[in-house]
Amino acid sequence: MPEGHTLHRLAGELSRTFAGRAVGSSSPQGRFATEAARLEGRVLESAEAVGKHLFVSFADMPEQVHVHLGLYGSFVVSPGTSRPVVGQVRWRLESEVTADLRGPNTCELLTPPEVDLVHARLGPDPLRDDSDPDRAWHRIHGSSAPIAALLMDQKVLAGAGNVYRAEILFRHGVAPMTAGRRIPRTRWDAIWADLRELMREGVRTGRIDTVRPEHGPEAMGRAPRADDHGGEVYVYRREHQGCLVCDTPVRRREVAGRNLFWCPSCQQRG
DNA sequence: ATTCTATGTCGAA
DNA sequence: TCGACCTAGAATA
Repeated sequence: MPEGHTLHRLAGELSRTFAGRAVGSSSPQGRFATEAARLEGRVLESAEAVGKHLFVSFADMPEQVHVHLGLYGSFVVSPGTSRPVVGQVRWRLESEVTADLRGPNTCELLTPPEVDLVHARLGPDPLRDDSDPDRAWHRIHGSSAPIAALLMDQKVLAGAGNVYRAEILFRHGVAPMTAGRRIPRTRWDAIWADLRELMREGVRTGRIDTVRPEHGPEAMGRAPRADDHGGEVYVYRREHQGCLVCDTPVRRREVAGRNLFWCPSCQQRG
């Protein structure tokens, strides 16, 4: 399930798998049929992620495929070709292996100016080396909106989603409803640096693990077992289990349209 | 069989 | 702020 790390991991996987090869391209479901047919037999050049957006480019073709997985989209690479189609497959890429895209929010062919427009509406992405965290800082520092809302705003910061926002706020002890302008610069610098590392780890492992070693299962005398979202976390969706560190009941509240989780005891500073 | 939920975003009211 | 939308698996009846 997709936050920015999923898309960067996917971009890497698609590049390693398909770049430099002629690909089969189809839309079993039909909703990307015309575009998929135009791509059939072309050489895939690269796959790149910006925030939660994926761009796939082909040799000798200015347009790029723009994919956004939305809440439940997936793009899964499996061995072999001519595999049976299971369920709704919007776009299938084949070349020795098969990559099936299902349930995307967006799958479209964009001209270069249209691609630029997508890039332009995104804030800095902690997973990209060309990102400037100052751009996010200025937005945050000038805003009265809660930091928990700003971290989810893709114009402010591209790539973090509901799990990373809850967990990064926990890791820095920040009360989620603190106004952006009350966040000290030093705190923001630490949050950005931490997000970079956490999300890089997410790209590497394909899951979101945010728990520091000193709070890990062995250190806390718990049985090591991953939660159903695929990693271990401090507060995300733990309202019935309590804070991983102090066991205080985790609070839940909708902020920026999504369920925010936090520990009122561990998270009290700005 | 049905309803619900999910790591997301957009546009209309 | 709300509903719509993309899909699949889990939860509920």
